[in-house]
Amino acid sequence: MPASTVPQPHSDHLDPLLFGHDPTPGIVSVHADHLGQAWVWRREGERVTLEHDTFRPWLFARDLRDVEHLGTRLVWNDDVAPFSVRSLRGEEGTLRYLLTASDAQALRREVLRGASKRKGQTIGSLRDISGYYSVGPVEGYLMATGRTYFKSLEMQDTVRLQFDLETTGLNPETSRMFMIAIKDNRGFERILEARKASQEGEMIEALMQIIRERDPDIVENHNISSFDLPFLIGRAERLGVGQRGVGLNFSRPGAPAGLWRVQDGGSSPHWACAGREIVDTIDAVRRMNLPSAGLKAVSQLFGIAPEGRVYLEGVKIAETYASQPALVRKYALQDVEEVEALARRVLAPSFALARMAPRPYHRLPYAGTAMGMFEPMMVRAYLRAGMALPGKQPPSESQQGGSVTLFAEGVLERVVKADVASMYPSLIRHERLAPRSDALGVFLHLMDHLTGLRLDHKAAARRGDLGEHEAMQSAMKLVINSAYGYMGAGRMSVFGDVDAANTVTRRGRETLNEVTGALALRGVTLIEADTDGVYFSVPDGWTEADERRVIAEVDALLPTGVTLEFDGRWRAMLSHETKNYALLGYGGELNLKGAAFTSSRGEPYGRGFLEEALKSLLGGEIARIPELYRATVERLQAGGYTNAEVASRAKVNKAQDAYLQSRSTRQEAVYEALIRSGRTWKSGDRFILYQRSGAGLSVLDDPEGCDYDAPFYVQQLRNGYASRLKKGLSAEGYAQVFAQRQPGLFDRPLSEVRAVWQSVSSEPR
DNA sequence: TCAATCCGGGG
DNA sequence: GTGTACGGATTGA
Repeated sequence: MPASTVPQPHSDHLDPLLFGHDPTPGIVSVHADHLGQAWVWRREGERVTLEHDTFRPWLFARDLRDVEHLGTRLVWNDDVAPFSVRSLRGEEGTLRYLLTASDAQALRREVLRGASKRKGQTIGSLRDISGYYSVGPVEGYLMATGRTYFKSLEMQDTVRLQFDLETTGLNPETSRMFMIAIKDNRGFERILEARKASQEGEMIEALMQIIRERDPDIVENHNISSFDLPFLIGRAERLGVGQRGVGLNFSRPGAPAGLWRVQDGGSSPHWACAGREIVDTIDAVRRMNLPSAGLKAVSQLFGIAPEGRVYLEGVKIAETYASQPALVRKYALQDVEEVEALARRVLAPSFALARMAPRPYHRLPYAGTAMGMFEPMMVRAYLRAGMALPGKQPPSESQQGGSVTLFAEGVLERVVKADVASMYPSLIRHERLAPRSDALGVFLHLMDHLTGLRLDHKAAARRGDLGEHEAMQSAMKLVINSAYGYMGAGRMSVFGDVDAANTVTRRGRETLNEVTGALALRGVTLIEADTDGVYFSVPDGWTEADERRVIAEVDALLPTGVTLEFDGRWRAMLSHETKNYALLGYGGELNLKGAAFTSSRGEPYGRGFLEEALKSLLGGEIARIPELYRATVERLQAGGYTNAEVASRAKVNKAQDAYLQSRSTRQEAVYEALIRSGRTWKSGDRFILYQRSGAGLSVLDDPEGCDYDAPFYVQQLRNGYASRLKKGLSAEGYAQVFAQRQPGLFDRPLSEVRAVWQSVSSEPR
């Protein structure tokens, strides 16, 4: 293990509001319970030690009426009594009492008992009443102590283990595991196999044994929370593997054993155990809004797919294993190798955030940045300062958003994009816009220090030593960018202030108006402005230097701390409607934005046509489009496409009986097609569907055949694809380009059809 | 137009 | 029960 080369700020210099006030280094996991016991695992080199700690569970309250019934059992300013209270600095109406207890569950029960009596109905959760703020035990411990994970540790200092299941299917009720690939970042690699079904239980035991021996701090995989763990647990239950009453024990010794589900409500499940952090690379990847969040796709995108990567289709893996086991072993091992590399890259920001936010690492990849990180840091500061949390927010007007204005539609050339760098954070910092309720000024303190530190890390990353610095700066960016959303979250957030958030957006709109106004005065044609950026077209003959000069001129007019930046240039743009456009780069690359151009289930034939047609339209070769269109129509009619090329994919998430139940109230085309095709299905099945001649929407049985409904697809080509070019042509030009017949003698020559644009008079929305 | 709901991804 | 609300696209009132 290479020694840490990243100069981290010395512990003494860590800002306490940002990193918590306790500099304890090396924490890799924390478990805590409602009785105020905490288990803290700390790593020093290759050694991990477990420390027991205690803390006093706490709860902010607006008043004491719900605990009045405790009488003398509630003691003032005492830290050992079963129930106690201390008052915090703050006015009436704020959460100015800190209730503490030796047993958090007992305290909660008593509060709920009092509240139920007061309200005359059973209150089952503190969430159902106002006037309280509480968190879970681990968060409570971290906030109270000022500790955070990973201080003075880098990701590679921790022991990270990856495991990946290979199974005969997706459902543990009907499928089984036949292979588990395991590796860690200390050089361990292992393939476990269960050729026979009878060996599956032993294979699970072997996995658990390896986890105990390799003793990782962190367990990683791609989609581990929705696939590998539920599947593993499902199989262990069926096979009777695992400890009685505990199930599979992922926890480290010396603390409660087990593996449990966290966060049941609605969203996808996540998992925790004591002493190790279970993290899912898919959570981090989803946050990046890539076209696909799949492991293989993302690995290729990031260039981390190993040399000679084996690709196997999911459904074929089990059958391939029967004939070529070595190939599947290689495949499975490459999976965990890829996950390890991916985790290093995409989980680094969460790892860095764990040093700041009073939350366990495993929560951060899927926690919202505002409620999940910003708020806990603010509450920690108030708890530390003995300050009351704000009470109910005053009613305020509804929240206003950024402005989106379409100035021009159609085809424009020489397109430039300029944007205001980090507009909302800049306005917040330079105009000191903060929640009124933040008496301690923590909000702006965090914004200032995060921004300052981020610039340091960015500079360090640019100097060449990437890795940690890049992770740090992008982690900080996440938190900085969540600040505005946090203020605007209204009643949801303790420090929410819709009026302050509205001031930010209003100043944003004013800034954008200043930018568009100043640009227009400099002779450019505005196309679209959206929140913090603007597309415009520059006059013929302008060079890139001219483009940058005009942006610099406008930038100079803006207030200090607010910067307009050059963000890109393109040969031409088809502006379709707000947030829907196509860009053609100077290198010929096409970039599509918005649902109008990137409809998720676009059929291959139509997608191909649209891309070619757009390239011709934007590249000044309109005369090629009629040819392309007619050729596509003729090919459709002549059966020149296969069924597969006109088909689209569909996934069903309702089980068959579930659909049959809801069918009378709501029919859904895909399920109706399955019923018509005489198919049975279960939840999660995927089908490829197409319009079959004379049969309507049908399941694709014969991909190479061509019994598709040609008139339907010709119609769709016209209405669903060709129509996307409408704004770029005159009505006459459009009719001519997409004529159903060959041009006649008296038609105007196609070479005279020009791309057009027109300005749009629309009110800013 | 807006808010409920669906969905990803895994073999 | 080791927190609450993941976020973008789609759908339907």
